[in-house]
Amino acid sequence: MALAERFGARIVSADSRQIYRGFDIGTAKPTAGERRSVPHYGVDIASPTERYSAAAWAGSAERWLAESTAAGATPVVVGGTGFYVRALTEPLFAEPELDPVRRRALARVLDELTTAELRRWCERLDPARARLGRTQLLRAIEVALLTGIPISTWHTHTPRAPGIAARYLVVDPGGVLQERIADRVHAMFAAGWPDEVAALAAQLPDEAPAWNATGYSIVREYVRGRLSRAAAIERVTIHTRQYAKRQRTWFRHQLSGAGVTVLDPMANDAMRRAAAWWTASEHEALR
RNA sequence: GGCCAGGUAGCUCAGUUGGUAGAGCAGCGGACUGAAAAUCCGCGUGUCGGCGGUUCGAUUCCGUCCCUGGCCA
Repeated sequence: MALAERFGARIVSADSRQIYRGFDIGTAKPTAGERRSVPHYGVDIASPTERYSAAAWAGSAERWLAESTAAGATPVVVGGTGFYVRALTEPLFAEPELDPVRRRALARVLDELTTAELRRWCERLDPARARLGRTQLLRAIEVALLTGIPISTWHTHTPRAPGIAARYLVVDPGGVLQERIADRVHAMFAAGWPDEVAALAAQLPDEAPAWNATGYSIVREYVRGRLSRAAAIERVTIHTRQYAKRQRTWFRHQLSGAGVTVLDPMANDAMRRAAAWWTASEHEALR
């Protein structure tokens, strides 16, 4: 934020939860003030009941980047969701049109199956993907059935479109992250997170996609009286740590190695080093 | 002080009719091409409370001590 303000940049939020309107406190959304001093793209762009996607995000992000550049402001992609960022720098394969009607009909059938059953299906349709999680299994089965070609074949036979060149700054405070997470969860509760959740729960179905933002369903349990405040805080903290751990693993392995700079925000010269990184990578920056 | 129930993995517990033990959670590692703050996969040596005794062999049986909870004084 400080850097963006200093250099007159704009922020493109690559965050799969900050897209949802109304989910503010628990997703640590930038405040109205912050958004006034630095323009943000990608925040509050979807209804909580909408299923969003990396591809949809990447498509929009390209427009935001162009718009920002046209306005003479360096765009910085900031975020959370590594998969989204990568969909921009190393685009997803070009999917052929899928008939929405058949797609919905298939989804209805597949949703009824257990993960083990989906895995058995995938074993036959696209064995290379059968070891992955439920979400990936659904996707693999859908593509195999609707296009007649397994998704792993699509991947190897359709080269990725050229993406946007980027330099990454990975900010990782190391060991103190644990305490910082605990502090942040307490602060969110103190800031009225439960009230926000109570209001959302009153108007949204429990299955709305936005609910799977870390902690939201736990706070919903608390608001409904099924969990003590202390237990809710503890569980949210644990979930957040687990998420952070997954994120680290993802960045460690999934980001193409070139151009990744790791920064410890707790170091005294962190600001200076971040600024140095910034000037060095001006006009193609990413985080 | 007496009686009862417990003391087993970081936590909550299971189990061994005596052959040195295993689940869930946590933790750690990993996967990830249109749901990704999601979805999955892998990883379990711990004086089985301490000390003695019986036994070829004790975490398991016996004695004793310590600790925790409950009830009674």
